[in-house]
Amino acid sequence: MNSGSGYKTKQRQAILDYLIQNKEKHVTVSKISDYLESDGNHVGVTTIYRHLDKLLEQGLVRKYTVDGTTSACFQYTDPDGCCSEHFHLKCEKCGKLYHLSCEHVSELCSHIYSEHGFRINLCRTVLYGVCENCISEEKGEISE
Amino acid sequence: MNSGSGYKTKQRQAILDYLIQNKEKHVTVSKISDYLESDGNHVGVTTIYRHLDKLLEQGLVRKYTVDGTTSACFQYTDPDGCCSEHFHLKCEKCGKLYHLSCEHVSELCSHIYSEHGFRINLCRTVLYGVCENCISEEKGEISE
DNA sequence: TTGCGTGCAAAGGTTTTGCATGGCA
DNA sequence: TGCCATGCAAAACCTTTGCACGCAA
Repeated sequence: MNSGSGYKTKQRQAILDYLIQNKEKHVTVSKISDYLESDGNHVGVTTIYRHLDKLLEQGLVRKYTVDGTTSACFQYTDPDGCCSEHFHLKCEKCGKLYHLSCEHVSELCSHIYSEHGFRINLCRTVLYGVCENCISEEKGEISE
Repeated sequence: MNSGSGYKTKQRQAILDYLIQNKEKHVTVSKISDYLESDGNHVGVTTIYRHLDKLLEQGLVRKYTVDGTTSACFQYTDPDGCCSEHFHLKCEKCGKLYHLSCEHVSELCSHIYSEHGFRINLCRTVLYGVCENCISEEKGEISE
């Protein structure tokens, strides 16, 4: 069934490579396009959109929107399926994505399901906030 | 300081009224515009965008994007600040927003802060999933 | 050779900006 | 009266669609 995922083309490979290289943060279509352009591999935006759609269906990328942006953000996610078992923490300052695997999470989920009747979709859910690094940086910026 | 929020105009009031009437769900700019039009109160979309921006700054509305839509969704949020103290559960099926106040939440937040160094922004964070009502409906649709 | 992949151009939406006019205080 | 608010038109974006050509299998 997976053999039907399509041809191996250099465009597809270039897009996937870039996503994997940047798997710790999200990227936009225009960033992908700009990077490939500067790297000497021109790929039309249409193609980028089409590949991202397919990767999304295959569960190989996650899609968000971030405050202050109108364009969608994409981020590579490992295909091992483990991302449906933990929370994702997205730093609002630096954009970095953290995968939070911890028993408190599954505990909370089962609590919410059994007590509040709500089945959480961990794949889609992102907790926003500020990460450790950016918290320390903040403390240095109070002089504003 | 709050006196600088601007004039009281009928456009502003109409937008706010509509948001409050629909506080249990999210609305888009075009929905607001269509409703006001049908209600005999024409308000230009520019004005709607500008008011939503202000309300967002004041923390009186929340802004999301929902899968499969290209337009932003807005939802009124009470100004009493309590929404920074609980999780928000958004049902992916019916779009309803639930406010989850429960000690497990604050427990998880302090755990994540102390153990993982991440400070969660509850105002901005939405847990996606499927609510009780929609789960029961799903069970009736398995015949597809 | 076959059929998917690609990329340009154009269309379709949403959101923002400029500018002249209107209306609250 | 002084400013902010409003709304139209146009611009700026992001994303999708149509279509002819290219290329992997």
